[in-house]
Amino acid sequence: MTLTGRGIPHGTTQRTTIRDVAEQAGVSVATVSKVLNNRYGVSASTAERVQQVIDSLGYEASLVARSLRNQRTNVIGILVADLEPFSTELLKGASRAIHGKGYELLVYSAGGLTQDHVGWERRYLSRLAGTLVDGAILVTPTVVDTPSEVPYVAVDPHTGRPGPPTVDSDNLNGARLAVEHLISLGHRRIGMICGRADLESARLREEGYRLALESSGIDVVPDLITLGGYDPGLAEGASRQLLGMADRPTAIFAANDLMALETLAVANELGIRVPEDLSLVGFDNVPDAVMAEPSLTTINQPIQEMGRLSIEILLQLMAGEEPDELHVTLPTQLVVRQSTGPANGR
Amino acid sequence: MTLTGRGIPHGTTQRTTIRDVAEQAGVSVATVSKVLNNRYGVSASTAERVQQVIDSLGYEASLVARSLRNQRTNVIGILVADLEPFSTELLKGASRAIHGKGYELLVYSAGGLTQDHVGWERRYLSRLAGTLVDGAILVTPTVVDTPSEVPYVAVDPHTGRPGPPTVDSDNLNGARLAVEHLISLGHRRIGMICGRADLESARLREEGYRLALESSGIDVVPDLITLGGYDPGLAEGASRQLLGMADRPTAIFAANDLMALETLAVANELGIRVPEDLSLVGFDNVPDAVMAEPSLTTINQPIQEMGRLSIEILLQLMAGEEPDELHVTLPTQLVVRQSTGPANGR
DNA sequence: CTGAAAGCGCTAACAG
DNA sequence: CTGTTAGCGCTTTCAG
Repeated sequence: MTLTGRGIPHGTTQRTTIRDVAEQAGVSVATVSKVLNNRYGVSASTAERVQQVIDSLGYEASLVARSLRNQRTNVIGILVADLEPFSTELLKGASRAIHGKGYELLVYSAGGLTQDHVGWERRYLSRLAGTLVDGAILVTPTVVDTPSEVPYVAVDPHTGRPGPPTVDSDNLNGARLAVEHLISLGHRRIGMICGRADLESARLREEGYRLALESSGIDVVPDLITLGGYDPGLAEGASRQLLGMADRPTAIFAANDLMALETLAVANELGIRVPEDLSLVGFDNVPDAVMAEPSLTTINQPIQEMGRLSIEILLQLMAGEEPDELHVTLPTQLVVRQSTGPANGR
Repeated sequence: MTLTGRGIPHGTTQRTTIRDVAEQAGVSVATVSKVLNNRYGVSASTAERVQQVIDSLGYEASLVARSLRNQRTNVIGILVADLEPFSTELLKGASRAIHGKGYELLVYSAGGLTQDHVGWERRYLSRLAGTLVDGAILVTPTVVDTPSEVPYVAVDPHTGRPGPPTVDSDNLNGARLAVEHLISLGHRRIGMICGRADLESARLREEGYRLALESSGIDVVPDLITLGGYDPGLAEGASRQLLGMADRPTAIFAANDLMALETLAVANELGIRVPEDLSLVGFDNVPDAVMAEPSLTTINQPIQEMGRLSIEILLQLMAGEEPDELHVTLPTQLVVRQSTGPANGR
């Protein structure tokens, strides 16, 4: 098939390959390769001539072809289900940690089509591992028991030990703090919007909710516990369900900020004032939580730090060292903002 | 070289290839490939047997090998110099725009080592284009006149037309609004920390600063204009320089939020109160600006929308269509928060 | 010092 | 329906 077949858009040209360089320099591709990689065995004059052609053509070796040949690529992969506030915060931390280490970062996003396909991370990992990346960080993977061709670290995984090294935060205690905060404000009817059933973090946040209620002697009402899947779309339905109840809750704890913000939007739409009529607590403390109106009370998770740590552990793994810690859990804190207030006797 | 050579860390295994599958299923690699890609010409029974081996081995075709063979990869590349607030906000918008389009997103970060290497985006683009990605978005590229093997869109580029389609925001007017705001508060001695000299956005923001001053009849003082390169590290020096002056400015306009926040940190350290002793305006309105204490007055740029739009234009390009608009400039607005206040007669 | 040749993992013609 | 073969762009022995 020739290029003529496809519509060639806007300044698109044929790829320049090592062969083009070789021909134009009047040498073999092997020689060009040697120049490219600073290998010995090329005379200075030849090297210079080849280099000139390379420069004039603006040639750059294809990452793909090179990766296929070499076992090392100097690229670290970060596999995410989607580029949302949590994962992008993590990226910032990872990026800072990688500076000066001589690695490049390759973020691969499933483009949000992971809801149906459990195990995306395993498939993505095998797609990239061994050929494109030397190591990887899996963000919120649902399956991590797979052996892999490269070392990897799981952030906020489905389940902990045994398996690869993991980094997460204290979800149980965080959720507890959130709900205790609501209780201390006088709330008794507290709804919950849960996270993705396949993630350990979601399970722990729900457990924290239950524990907080129980230790205050408040009954856990099944109807007040809804499914949000960490997904704004699902959370919308869940919040409508909660807020549409005859005896609706005076407070809601959402398992992440995105869902809490969605709940806020629904409340606004229904004319329910936050925090006067409804108190709202999220989880994560993503930047968007602060930008909301009113700003969101939430549980802080040191997301960037989690990114930094993951890289650190991964680099140790890749160096063949045993990491200092295999499973790190970072602390969480309550951040009180404007979305929570006293229960006003409803 | 065999695998024995490298330290095999923590559960690392040899890569499973199509050959392994073929051997175990007792067929040729061609047949496996056909099954993999749902091609005709495989009997149902063979297909099933092969599929079973694929499943049991957890085999997934290498993206690299596949990309090398095929011209289409269904992957869109986003090339960024670094994963900082601006680029990650952009990613969120791009990610949302790509949902359901059948493409995957591949973000390639130079890992911050771009300061010295101008033209990183051109090199990265040729590394990936044609083999790994079908199209690309270049974020803050310094050179965009390169013809490429795939269509691409430049966000906040070095320079506009002619060249590839571009997406940016109204930098000139934004900067003007920022400085006019300061002037309206009574400030006359207004410092500026400029952006990266190789970016058009930085030039326009400086020009907006000058224009605002001039149209209010305020002299432009060269000493008050410093270089920050959009980089917190450089901005630290710049702000120290400004704040260390005997007759230091009563207000500073930083060409992006990151530098403004750095200036805030320096001011804190020097015991200069914001906004009482110093007013501060940034640019971008990244989430971090709201989280600062005091929260940062800044110029809003619709970053996520820029990401969305870039994807949209790119998809049109890739479909061989002429985009509706080749160069889009989105509006900017002043967002007044707590870091600016009246000049108190110094 | 240089180039021919093999092969990384995969797909697509083309024979059989 | 199945396998053999060539080749994507590159690196690396290994002869010359």
